[in-house]
Amino acid sequence: MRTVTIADVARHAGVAVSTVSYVLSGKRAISESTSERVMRSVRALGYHPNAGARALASKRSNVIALVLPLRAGMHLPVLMQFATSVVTTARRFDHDVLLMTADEGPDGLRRVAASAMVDGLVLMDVEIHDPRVPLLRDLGEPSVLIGFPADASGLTCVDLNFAQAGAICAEHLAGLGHREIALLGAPNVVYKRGTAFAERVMEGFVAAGHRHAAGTVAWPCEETFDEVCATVSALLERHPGTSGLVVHNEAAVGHVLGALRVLGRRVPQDVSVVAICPDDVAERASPALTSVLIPAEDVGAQAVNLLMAKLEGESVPEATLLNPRLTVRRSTAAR
Amino acid sequence: MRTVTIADVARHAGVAVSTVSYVLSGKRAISESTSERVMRSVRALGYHPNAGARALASKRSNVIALVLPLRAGMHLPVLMQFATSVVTTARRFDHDVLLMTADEGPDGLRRVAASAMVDGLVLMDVEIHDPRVPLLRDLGEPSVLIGFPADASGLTCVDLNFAQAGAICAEHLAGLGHREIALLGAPNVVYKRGTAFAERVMEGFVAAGHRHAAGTVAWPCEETFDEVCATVSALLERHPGTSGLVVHNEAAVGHVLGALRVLGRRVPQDVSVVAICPDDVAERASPALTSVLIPAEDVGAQAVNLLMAKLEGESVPEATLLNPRLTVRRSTAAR
DNA sequence: AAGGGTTGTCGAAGCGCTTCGACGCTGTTT
DNA sequence: AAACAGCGTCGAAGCGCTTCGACAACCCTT
Repeated sequence: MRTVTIADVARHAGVAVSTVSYVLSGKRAISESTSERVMRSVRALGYHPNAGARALASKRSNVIALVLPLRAGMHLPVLMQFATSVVTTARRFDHDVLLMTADEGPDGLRRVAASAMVDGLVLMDVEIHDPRVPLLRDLGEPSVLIGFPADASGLTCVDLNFAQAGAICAEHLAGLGHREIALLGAPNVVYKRGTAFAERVMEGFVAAGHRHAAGTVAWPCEETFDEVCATVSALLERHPGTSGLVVHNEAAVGHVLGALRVLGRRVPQDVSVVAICPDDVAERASPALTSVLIPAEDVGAQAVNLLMAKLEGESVPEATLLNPRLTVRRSTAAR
Repeated sequence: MRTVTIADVARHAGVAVSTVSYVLSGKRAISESTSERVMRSVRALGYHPNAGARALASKRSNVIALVLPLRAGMHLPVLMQFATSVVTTARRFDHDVLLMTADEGPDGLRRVAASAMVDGLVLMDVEIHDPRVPLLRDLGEPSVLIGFPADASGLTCVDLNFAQAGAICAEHLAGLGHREIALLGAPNVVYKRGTAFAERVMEGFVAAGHRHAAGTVAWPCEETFDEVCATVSALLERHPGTSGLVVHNEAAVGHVLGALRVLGRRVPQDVSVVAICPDDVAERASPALTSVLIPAEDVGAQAVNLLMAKLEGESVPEATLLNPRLTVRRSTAAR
């Protein structure tokens, strides 16, 4: 069963090859009747254009690259959500997605760009001093970053508005009457690495606390149960008036509840808890946690939308921030 | 800056286009001196073959498809590990990876196959009655499945040896002298869905228990803290002699430890616990859990190895089972 | 009735690569 | 000395598609 080519379709429909091409691309006006005859032949023969030939002739591959971060051991479940939403959205624009890891280094990006495999790039989980960024600049390939590097000028970046995520948590707790609130963040190493989002959450949290006249503290938090226990009890000892707790650490959130249980603090009667985490984690906890969601799907979809706009030659904003959403559950209560 | 073509390289090196091609592919003998001159030109000009043209002429795209399951809400962190190991291994064979979700349905697979975008397929997380399998059969595209469908004949499948994972846990506990052991598995819905691996773990666990004269029970286990608590306490009530517990549920593993703490059972003095989960989850728990690892990297890599062998026309085994590995930590002790 | 737009279709020229057959060498065999 | 076999290289023919210019055929204007 030989593969069906555009010539087969043309012959079957009794038209020229170019006519078939124009019917399919819509780049020239074709009469209703011809167009329909061609489409019938396309379906009858089960024709699918050869991607290589198309790319060669049109200089467009209809493929975008999705570049994962180099950092190993990053198995954030959200990454998978990003990825699937990127794929789904790209398909909506009739594009496919080439998956790359950054551990090929600059050469990898150079390779896919130079070989015309892809029309553009989406880089996930960009860090403040991301080595991929300078490369990207002189590659001149259309691209969108998820995350913000230190110098974002001339680039197109999308991200969750992390500062607002921190702020929303503080405001929710302050609104319930809590006057001393605390944030438990990522492990120390994350701040050291310069992962922007972690710091932004803290800043937003602290700023919003000040605005609402609530006392704030923000501590990093390791991820083993024992360390979480120690951190929580030290925190409550140092700041005994703390009645609101924000946890921005997906791995630790379960442990925090365990620690409070061990320390004899009831949630939400003694301490209200807000988590910044996926909904399923929040719902599995006991009590179910009031939480701020990271809208991974939206971020991925928006990144692709922007990239497609760039491919069409439209100009797009340099920065796009997506707003987080707070869901109230059973772990927060008025003081 | 026009893109560099093979003709540019040929001119620069003073040879014919075909000679450059043969140097690069190694498909005909080329003298050492010519070969070196060509390679120098390739580097000097920064030449990268145009992927589309190459695919068109050679009928090989050097791209494989990685197909994710349709099932949404599948947030197994291991999936990302699979994916990255597939990409890394594919690159080792000079192939790239096209990421697809199965929610395009059969047409999606048909499309990439018919358009010659990919040379072969890797399907992740295949279920017992996976709708993608019959399609795959008549597509006739080289493929490898991760997971086992009910009828695997004529296919190539790779997976973790889940039965052995269950067995290893039972043997470890029996070896420590535990005579009544229990398995807490996935939520009920998973067994209903016919996800093979969950059942296999149970079977392996039960069989090994029998072999070692230990009493076994296996219960499904939901994932919220409250339900885990209820399940664990019901289990211990119904089988008071239980001194060994295997948890095959990544989301619940933390809650199980919390539940035991609440119920006043010490780990490992009163109950030994083994988890089937990634190492980082096991290490974060308190006490650190003896665990059986799902070697996601190996599975992905092996899948690609097999696919590449098939693309070379070699014949490969229909079934490949990878062995799990038990790591002893602080949560298991002799009875 | 002649000119001038539109509209719909066609033919052919590539796009950059691989691969096949051809051919001039040099070296070996008769 | 003729015949032959490799070896190393070249030229040219595609691969299946897009796109450009050409050109009938038609409908309006003058």
